[in-house]
Amino acid sequence: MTRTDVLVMVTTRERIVEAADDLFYRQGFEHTSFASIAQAVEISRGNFYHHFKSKDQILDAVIDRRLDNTRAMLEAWEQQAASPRERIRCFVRILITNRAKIELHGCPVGTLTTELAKLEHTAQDKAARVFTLFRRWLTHQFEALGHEAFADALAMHVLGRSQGVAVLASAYRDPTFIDREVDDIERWLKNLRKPRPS
Amino acid sequence: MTRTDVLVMVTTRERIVEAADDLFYRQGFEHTSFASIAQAVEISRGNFYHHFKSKDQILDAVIDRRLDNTRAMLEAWEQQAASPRERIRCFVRILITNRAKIELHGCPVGTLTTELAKLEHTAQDKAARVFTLFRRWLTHQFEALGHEAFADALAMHVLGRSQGVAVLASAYRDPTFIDREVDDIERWLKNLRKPRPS
DNA sequence: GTCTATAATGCGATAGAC
DNA sequence: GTCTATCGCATTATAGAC
Repeated sequence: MTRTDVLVMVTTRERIVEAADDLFYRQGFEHTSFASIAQAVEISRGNFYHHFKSKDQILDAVIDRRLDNTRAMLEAWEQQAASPRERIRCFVRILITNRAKIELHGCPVGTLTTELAKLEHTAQDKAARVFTLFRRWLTHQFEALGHEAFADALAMHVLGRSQGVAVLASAYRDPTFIDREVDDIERWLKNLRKPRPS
Repeated sequence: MTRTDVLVMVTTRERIVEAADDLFYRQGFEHTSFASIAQAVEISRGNFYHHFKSKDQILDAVIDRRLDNTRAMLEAWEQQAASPRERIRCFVRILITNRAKIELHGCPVGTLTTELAKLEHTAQDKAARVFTLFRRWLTHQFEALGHEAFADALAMHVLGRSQGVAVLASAYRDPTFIDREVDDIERWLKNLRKPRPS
């Protein structure tokens, strides 16, 4: 296999994980059956079981995929945005970028961790690690803004507010609410003063 | 039946709805089977079907129960608290009062509407009406504070922040986070200045 | 109102042919 | 790697006796 081939090739396994990721987001983990994933990828159930022996295994692969995608997104923001403040704005504005999906299905991270908590699923902690990627990244940005002492608390604050917006946006399907709250968070961020050195 | 009897009597139907309410909260709607509800109430599945013909029917009854309980709670706050500000504080402090359950299972209202959205269940709008009870009540309080023009936006803001706290509290099981955010919301509420008349 | 027995369906998972 | 066929199980839901 040449190097070019690798770029084009998409394995059946990858197609399964991608379809499962999408279906878990739109329908929920438990509500999504093996049959529906197999149908989406247009393979048989038997073939499916060749790649994944259990539902927990594919959940594990989906979370790994989300961890990878999140890391890539955070790195891209690190490149694109010039200042820590601009980088935090990138995060907040996902609510605008993904508005349509969020109104229909909420936040992929929040809804999955919530569901796994109710199922008392062992993968709950792993799913929460996607949150932790955002949390640590935001913490770094707030540290760069000079808020070393409260950086993690500020990161959790921004993370929490985004989650709240996602929950209510999907409950009411109200786009104006997202705009208002994003504006409010951005105003809050702008008014965050660098603490004077002690 | 005398008046005293009514106070003591609890019908099987009520016991079923109460158990279902609790199980839907802790395990999720779809994950909760008729058998588990019947087991909690200690009746047979057959008896269960005598009271509720379908799973949708019991969900409907559970939401009605939550609507009633919410209305009663809001009325109680209306009596207990002296000022609109104090009343809004009552709402925010549910996060403290119900901390243990929220860390384990999130907010009952938010998690149910989120789940029903993924199932594309017709009861989703009805479940969101519990949110609307809080929303309208908070709107009234902000109006009483003199914020007639932005009362609904302020209500949605408080509602959204509470939801965000609930999601992250259950994802991380971190009680200090709840305390910090509740303090922050109370500080925000305290600093909300009554707009000067135009 | 409460029970047992049972139908009908869909699910996760396995075996084995090609 | 892909398929068909099938098992075992849990679930919703019904029928009918007491």
